[in-house]
Amino acid sequence: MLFQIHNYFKSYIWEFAMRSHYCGEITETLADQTVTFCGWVHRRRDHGGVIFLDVRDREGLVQTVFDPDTVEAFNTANGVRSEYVVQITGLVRLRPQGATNDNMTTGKIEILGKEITVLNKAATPPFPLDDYSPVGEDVRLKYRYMDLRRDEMQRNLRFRHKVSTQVRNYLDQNGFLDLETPILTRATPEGARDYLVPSRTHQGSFFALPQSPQLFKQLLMVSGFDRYYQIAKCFRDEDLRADRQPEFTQIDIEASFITEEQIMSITENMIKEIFKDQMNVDLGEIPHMPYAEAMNRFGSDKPDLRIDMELVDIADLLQDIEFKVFAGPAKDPKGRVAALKVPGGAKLSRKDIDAYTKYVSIYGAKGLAWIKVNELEKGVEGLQSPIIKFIGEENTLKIMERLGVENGDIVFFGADKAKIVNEAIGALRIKLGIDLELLTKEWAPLWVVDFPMFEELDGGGLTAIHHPFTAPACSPEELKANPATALSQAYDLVLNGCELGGGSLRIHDQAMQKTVFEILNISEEEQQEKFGFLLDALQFGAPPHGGLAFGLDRLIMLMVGADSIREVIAFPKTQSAGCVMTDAPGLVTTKQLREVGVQLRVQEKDKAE
RNA sequence: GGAUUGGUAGUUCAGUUGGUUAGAAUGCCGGCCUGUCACGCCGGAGGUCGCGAGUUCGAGUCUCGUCCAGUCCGCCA
Repeated sequence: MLFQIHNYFKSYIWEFAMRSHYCGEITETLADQTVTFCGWVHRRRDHGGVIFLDVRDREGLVQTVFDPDTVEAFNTANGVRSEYVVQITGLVRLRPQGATNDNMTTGKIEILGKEITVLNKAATPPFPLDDYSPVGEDVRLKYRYMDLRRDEMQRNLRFRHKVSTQVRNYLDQNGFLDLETPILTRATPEGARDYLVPSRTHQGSFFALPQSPQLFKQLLMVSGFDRYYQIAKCFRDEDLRADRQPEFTQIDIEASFITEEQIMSITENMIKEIFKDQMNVDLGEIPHMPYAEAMNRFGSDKPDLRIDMELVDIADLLQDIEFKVFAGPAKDPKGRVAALKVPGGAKLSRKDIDAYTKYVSIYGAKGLAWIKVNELEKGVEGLQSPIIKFIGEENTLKIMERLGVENGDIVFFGADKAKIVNEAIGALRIKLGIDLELLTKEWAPLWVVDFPMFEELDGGGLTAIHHPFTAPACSPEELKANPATALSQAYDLVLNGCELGGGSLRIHDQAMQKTVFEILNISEEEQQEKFGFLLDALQFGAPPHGGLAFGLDRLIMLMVGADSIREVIAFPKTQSAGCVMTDAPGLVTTKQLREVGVQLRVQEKDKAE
């Protein structure tokens, strides 16, 4: 009866099933019953006169015993090896006293094997599937289907399923419709490089895979669906990181007739319910922090609030000193001089400090000045530093007072362009927080709000911080008058220093949209060419609307404590955006290329060299 | 595009100053074993030291190039 099939995982047995139970659900409540189960041979222990097989399926592990009395089954069990696929029928019985295994949910019982059928043999696994052996990631990825059999991966992907199911239920209950949008589309105005697909029927033209469903979800608002969501694949052809894959999954959300506070409240509640139900974690009220404050206090637009340290401005104390390394940035309107007090950091060795100096140089910092606080009560005498003589004793003591240092602290200094100081000292703050175990809590979520509309390009022009459809928090006239300082109605949800999601209210008004394009210096031709359809749509009664998107992979990664999203994606790509299992991307035939009107340059290059 | 770490048995790793036949653990194969549960004991097989040049009497080891994988910077609203 098909309508009952959703119950199959709760031991619902239907007539033609190959098993009566999953391995992992056979417990003492089934004692003295005959069961049939299927699975993989996890381990075989042969004691000559008795053979133990641990059989594994999705739900867990169960021990089966084969006795020489049951000759046929015993002989078959004698021949099976790791990862053979077997079907076993046997009697559930309580284990003898002293032979129970508390580490197994099925550890109080065992199966006395009566019949065993080898459903499939297996070659020797390329790597052990237990929890004890570390295996290189490239080997795991090459045999990913084996890797996914491992308990850890089974748990990660099941957890992912639980979360995405709760997302669907939550959004459904709140009136959001699951609507699909195209994968074959055209290049969207986001900043990333597009994945391209040549068109056979329009030779010379290309589809682009969506970097996100951004424009389509806005159009669905124009269409009056009011509330939309989608768990959507997104594609960006940029270099990878531990938390970045070329294809990734977003929980994409958009709603009409809604305020910034409302959309944040609805989605915040969703995240909180997920943490509560899946992990029994109460995230509490999620604080809001303006972008400017985040940059000032933490040097980052996605601060990790598990760490209590903050950047403290000291430029005002150092403007008039001789020492140009500090005085220069202190007087530069685009410069910044910041100090970071590290509790207990005085124990750092010269070698440690050198390593941190090298670390901040990655971010463009030219050096890393420091002061160790040994005995504060002795004044400057109690401080240890190569730079006190340059900034002066009086200034040093003022800085120490401002920072509220205590004995045993170390203070690091950054002085440069504000961008470099923020990135370098911001990154140092996190590294020190982790290295010195200064995390004060396990979960630290926050909303970062009041983002600027634009940021300055190196060349001098302006570019959108989110995307060009983000609504500003002011009128078109005000925006035009002060574009560099205008704020947007955009918001990011940050968890433990990781950007989980972000969104904005969108522009639904033509005059405003025109102003933004003008400021961004996007010509009318370019507007029409790239997203004329959206501008058209805005003419036909676009409702006020806005939304946001969460990175599902990152959310799961944080929740399961993985350090890469590859651990929560069934078939991820390697750092060079390839797949070592399928060998994708692969070559195609000349015929296929001709059909889509594409001629390769690489072959010519190969010949020339 | 750049910085950096790694690539040696199926797997995880060791390999000294460049020097005899490249080792260990585990897995695999064979044998023994009736209460193990990462079973145990005995024996055996298993290597393109990523690939290609070079230096050298001699290279796993040194040099250069290259490929692959990881982390990061740039990049990714």
